[in-house]
Amino acid sequence: MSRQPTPSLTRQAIVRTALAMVERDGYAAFTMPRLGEELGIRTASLYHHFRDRADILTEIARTIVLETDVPRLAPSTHWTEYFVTLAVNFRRTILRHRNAAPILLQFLPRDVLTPLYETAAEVLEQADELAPSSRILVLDGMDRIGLGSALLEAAAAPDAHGPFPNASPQAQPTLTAALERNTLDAEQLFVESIRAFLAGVLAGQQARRG
Amino acid sequence: MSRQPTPSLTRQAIVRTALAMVERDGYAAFTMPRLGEELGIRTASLYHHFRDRADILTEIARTIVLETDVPRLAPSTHWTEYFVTLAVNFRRTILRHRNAAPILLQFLPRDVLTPLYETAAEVLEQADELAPSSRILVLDGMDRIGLGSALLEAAAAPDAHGPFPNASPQAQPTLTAALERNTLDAEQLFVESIRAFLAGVLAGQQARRG
DNA sequence: ACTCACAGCCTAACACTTTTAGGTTGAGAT
DNA sequence: ATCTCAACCTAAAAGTGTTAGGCTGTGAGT
Repeated sequence: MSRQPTPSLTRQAIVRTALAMVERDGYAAFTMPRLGEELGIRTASLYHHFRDRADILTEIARTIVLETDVPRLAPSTHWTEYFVTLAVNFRRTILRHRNAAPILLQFLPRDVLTPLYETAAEVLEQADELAPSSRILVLDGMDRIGLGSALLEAAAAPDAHGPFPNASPQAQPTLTAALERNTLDAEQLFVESIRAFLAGVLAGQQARRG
Repeated sequence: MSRQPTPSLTRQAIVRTALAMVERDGYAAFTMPRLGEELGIRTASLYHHFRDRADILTEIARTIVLETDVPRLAPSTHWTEYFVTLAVNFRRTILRHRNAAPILLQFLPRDVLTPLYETAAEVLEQADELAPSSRILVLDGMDRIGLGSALLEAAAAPDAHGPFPNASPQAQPTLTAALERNTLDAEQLFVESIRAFLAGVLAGQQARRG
């Protein structure tokens, strides 16, 4: 009928609802008519707040990523643990919004994370343990491993709590045997792979530093 | 009008055309009418070959992944280089089909890769350098890092040939400085991060082995 | 107090999507 | 000579994103 006294339908509120829809019903169920319905609004009215559908999806992606809290580096902790914590926080955030994984891959503007990596670069500089020529290797690796592998994990079946859930003892005996020897859950595997990566970079670098 | 003498329109042929469309015009441009047009067929006829749109996309994903060639392990090479080569091959395959990255994330059936990881598990077993309890750490890590980070890279802007292309010297001085010290290109960074990961796992493991 | 711009919704319509139901045709087996 | 059925077809339903343009009441400016 009329205009709300206070603009109850801010961009942020719409994005929140949209994100809730995606989480509840999956990415495919997110459509403009449904979003309008959920908000008690006609479909076309959404275009007053957003340029197009992609605009909403971009905002969803940004919202999710910015939800991650960036750890403060306690003076006593080693810098590698800073990166481990950061990566774990990212992983948890992404897994909290499993169904939005495709949105992140397609619509996340890369510059959202640039300030974060500036901070990370500063951490590396202050720690002064790593040759400057290897810093990008760490930063780029953390980006790809942290984000990329979390996205892949999120896109997998939600009920699979371990890796390789469809390995069959008949067809994949060696893999199955390996799985039986494994004691780590998904998050622990993630953490250990980050640690291994960082340790590996450090080891390769110390040789060249002397 | 009529049926083709030889069934020129096999599932495989349709998928090939579909994949070519995605590569040429992007994922968003892939629609059933356009695919039909490209094949000289009516839209509805596609449903004779595929259950639905997702069925085609799944087949596209499978086709891409299976295009990757799995290296044979030469007796002289260290097992870690087997994994490096495997990961690089995956990365190249995915980057060759950049526009299909979202399809891979959403539609790739996880069990396509299970036989591959059985082979990888056998390589690990035969090398016998790694504690059995760490094998899943390597296999799972290779999966997530290799696939996940390649996907993330593919989804990024195609013209950015280095990492962090939008770091500005004013806003991100430390990151920019790090970028200037870096000498590796995208693929070299990828390779080095894989090597670092594997070296890190091995180092952490040798301590426990004695 | 009166105007006036315009934020925030609306209806209507367009072009396009995926998908289902059911019809035609001709190749190859019985 | 007939029958089956793969491989196409037409037609239509139901839903999608998006644009154009119309109301209406709030709040700022005179």
